[in-house]
Amino acid sequence: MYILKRKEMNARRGEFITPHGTIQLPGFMNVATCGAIKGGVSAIDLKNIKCQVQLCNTYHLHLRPGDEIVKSQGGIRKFTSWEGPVLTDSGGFQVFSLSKLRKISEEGVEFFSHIDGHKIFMGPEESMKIQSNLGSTIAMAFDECIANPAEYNYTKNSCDRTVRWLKRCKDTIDHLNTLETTLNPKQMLFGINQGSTYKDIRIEHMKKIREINVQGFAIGGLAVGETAKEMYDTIEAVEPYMPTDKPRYLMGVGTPINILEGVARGVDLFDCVMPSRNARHGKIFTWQGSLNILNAKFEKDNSPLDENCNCPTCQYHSRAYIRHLLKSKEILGMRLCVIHNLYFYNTLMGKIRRSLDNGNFEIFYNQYKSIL
RNA sequence: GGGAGAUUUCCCGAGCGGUCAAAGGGGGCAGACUGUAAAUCUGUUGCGUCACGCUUCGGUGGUUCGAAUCCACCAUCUCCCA
Repeated sequence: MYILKRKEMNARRGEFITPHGTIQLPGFMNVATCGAIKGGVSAIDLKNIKCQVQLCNTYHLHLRPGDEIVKSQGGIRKFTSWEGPVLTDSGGFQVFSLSKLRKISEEGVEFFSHIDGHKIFMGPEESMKIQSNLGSTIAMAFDECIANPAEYNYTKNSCDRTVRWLKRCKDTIDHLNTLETTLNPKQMLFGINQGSTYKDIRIEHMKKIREINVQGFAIGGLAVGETAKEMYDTIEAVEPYMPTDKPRYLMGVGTPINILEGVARGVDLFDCVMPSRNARHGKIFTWQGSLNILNAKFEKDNSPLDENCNCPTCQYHSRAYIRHLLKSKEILGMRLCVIHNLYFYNTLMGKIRRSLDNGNFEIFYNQYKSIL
């Protein structure tokens, strides 16, 4: 259940109550594709980085270890020892990112395993079944994430199919939730809006999917090569057609500034690989802007990654040490950077929430949009 | 004491007369990364007044229009025979 507590500009301060805990919104979901945040971060660390929600992937966990295995271990939450809410992505993005080897039909998508090359078929029913086995808090609809740029007619047809797929997802999850063997009878479903950067298609699609009774809506298919302005314009175009009493999730986005701009346009939830991937590659987010800790100028720098950060990494370790670890390919280097960057993202969301609580989001927005 | 082979740009290592400032790794320097096939990928790595010029392939001479590449001697290292 979504509760809107405050609103300023278009930004929404809300709460999303789930059977696995309440998510404070706006919020960021920490990406743990294969059931672990890459870089050696386990559930032991999640509280320390202020994680609210973990995001795991249907496709990856289906391939390995297998969703039946995860189910046998009590579901993805017990399996990973993370007690909070988990959102599972449907595999729709993998159809897009593994696009070299795929065949899309009304039924679903045929593509090839990136692990051993075997043929896989996934459609709405398959994705829902897997997500049900994973027992996540929120399941995402199986969609087609359309590549950018996309032809108008292709986009339109794809979106029409995505509406039909959402209906099938809804029917399937409703059925699965009634089964006695289900891990999570209250598993929720989010629909996904597509339409590339065509505003009319986006709006039409949104109008159709909002007719289906799901618990939240996502904007997908953005940050796939279009400019930031196109992305913001697209969000602004669809946002008025999104239900106000349900959370809005901008999938796969983004940079700190993307997130701030998203919040300002009425988005509640985000997820992105960027804080963890960039951390592994030495790109560190700080309240003074980003830096590359691998740069020679940090060789003898004994200050923390960010003077103004309270994360575990910044409490204990210096830039010089972390640079050395990363250079030496020590796992600890990546782990410390990932912890810092995720703490930064989760703290950014906390600051945004506090500014909304205090009624000074606009001030916060204007202050931070130049430094993030 | 005699014989064989080696010595290449920061390191390893290719090159065996011109197309060589010299392949490929590594290391260094810098950049990218947006629902993670990503501990990955890209650029760069002799010097300068940088679409041109200069100085490099153990050292010194030599052969040649032209040498990292051929010859002589020297230095250092490795192996084999005494």
